[in-house]
Amino acid sequence: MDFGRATGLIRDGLSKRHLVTVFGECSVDYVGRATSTLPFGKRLAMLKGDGSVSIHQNRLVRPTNYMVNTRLSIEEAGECAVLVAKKLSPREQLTITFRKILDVKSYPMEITDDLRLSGSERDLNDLLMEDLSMIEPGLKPVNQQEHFSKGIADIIAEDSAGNFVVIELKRRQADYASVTQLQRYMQQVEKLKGKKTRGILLAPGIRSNARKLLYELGLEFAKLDFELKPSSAQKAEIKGLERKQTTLLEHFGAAGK
Amino acid sequence: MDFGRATGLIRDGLSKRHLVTVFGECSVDYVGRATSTLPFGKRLAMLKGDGSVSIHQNRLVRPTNYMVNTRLSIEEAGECAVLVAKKLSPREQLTITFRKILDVKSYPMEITDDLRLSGSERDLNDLLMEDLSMIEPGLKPVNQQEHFSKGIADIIAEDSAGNFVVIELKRRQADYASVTQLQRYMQQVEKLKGKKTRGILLAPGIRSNARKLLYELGLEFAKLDFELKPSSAQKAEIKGLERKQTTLLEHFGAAGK
DNA sequence: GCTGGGAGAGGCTTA
DNA sequence: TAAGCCTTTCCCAGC
Repeated sequence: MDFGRATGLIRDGLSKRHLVTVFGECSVDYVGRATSTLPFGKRLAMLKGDGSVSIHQNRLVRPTNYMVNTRLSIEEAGECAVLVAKKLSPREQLTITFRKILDVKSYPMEITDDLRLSGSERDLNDLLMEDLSMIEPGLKPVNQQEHFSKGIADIIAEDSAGNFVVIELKRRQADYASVTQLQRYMQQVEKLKGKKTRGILLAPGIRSNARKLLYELGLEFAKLDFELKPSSAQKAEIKGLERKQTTLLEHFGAAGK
Repeated sequence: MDFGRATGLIRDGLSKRHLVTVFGECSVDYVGRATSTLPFGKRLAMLKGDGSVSIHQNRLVRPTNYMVNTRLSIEEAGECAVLVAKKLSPREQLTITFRKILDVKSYPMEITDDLRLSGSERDLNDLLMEDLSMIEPGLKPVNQQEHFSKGIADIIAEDSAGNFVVIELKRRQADYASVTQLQRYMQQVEKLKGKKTRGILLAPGIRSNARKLLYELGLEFAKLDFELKPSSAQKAEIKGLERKQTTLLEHFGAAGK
């Protein structure tokens, strides 16, 4: 495909805010948060109506190069056609140099987003708030997504003994970061309210090292067992909650140490 | 485009491990780590030679739906053509139901990975190891990327007073996770070696709350000023290092508190 | 397989 | 804009 025709098609597609794909032999240079060079090779460039650009190789979901929120331009330069994507703050530039353009497609599409996702942490959070007694009898909600200077606590509750309970919810296996996150909130709540405060990490699982750290810090873990309903039903469902090894003593006792 | 022709093209492209794009009106259902549905609409599906699938709308870099490492099949079913991507462990399924296929493209491409980046953390790490005195006079390397049960410490050094120094390097703004990560390593080294150990977080910047936490924990921060060379030069260059507020006292002193 | 952690993370929400 | 954080994070390296 000759460059004149190709660049014409691309410009037309961009002006209509279509999704434009360009297949060809190109090299790619990125300068911005890092710098990278890609030698000439066959790739598929995807230019979206909102200014997103991505360069795809025939492997992996993630593009080799990409940029959001760009201003796009294409020019013929000697033996090549050069597509430039620019952005300010932070200053970034992606330069795609085509020595051959093999195909250009311009797909008319709305610039919309209508995905309905179920089973996100937000869903689970809402479900839990409806009945905190799933976690522990007598647990009463105090607040949700409460902002502290050191972050945002998922759920704050009060247990039957009148202690505050900070609950950190994870939809997947909890790790070190989850534990330290909970600790930050727990300590801050304790300091702010001046009352004994517990911290419960609620997740489908926890990595063993993270669990050790958790217990060393005097925090608790509760296993969250939830089921993802098929897409027709809009919400996930919490099947049950299981409390395990609520204290450090029990933990190391059970481990036989 | 009639379904017979479309499915034929798709099957042919898949068998050749091309990068195949399918543009059409489709609905998408995902069941796996979450569940999601996408009502009928125009979208571009991208099927890669390694079994990666992604569904793109006309906005954002990230696809609305995706799956890696899938087995793909396409069948005509009544008024629709249904593309199914399956994967075991964890069990996931992506179902793309086309009621119209408007375009199919099959791009012959190698299944390779040829991106070369500069300015990665590893590069900076190597540069720093060449001359730790940039961080502090008299600092001598002990180890690099040392594995501990609690993670991997970027750099371990010894200062002129004979203390161990654990250095955590971040190529971008440091946050809470960076601070707690460093603390984990520092504590573990201290325990393992039984010697007073310092911890230095080395990054181009740090969020103010994270900095507060850092000083509360008795850790140090050093500003790393580095420059990313244009792609022709292969390596980044460290322009300089600036030590600021090395102690909690200085920090709060400077803050006027 | 699990674990730990980087990434040009992307992308969203709220202050 | 910055901070904080979730993500079907993706992806890789080590073990």
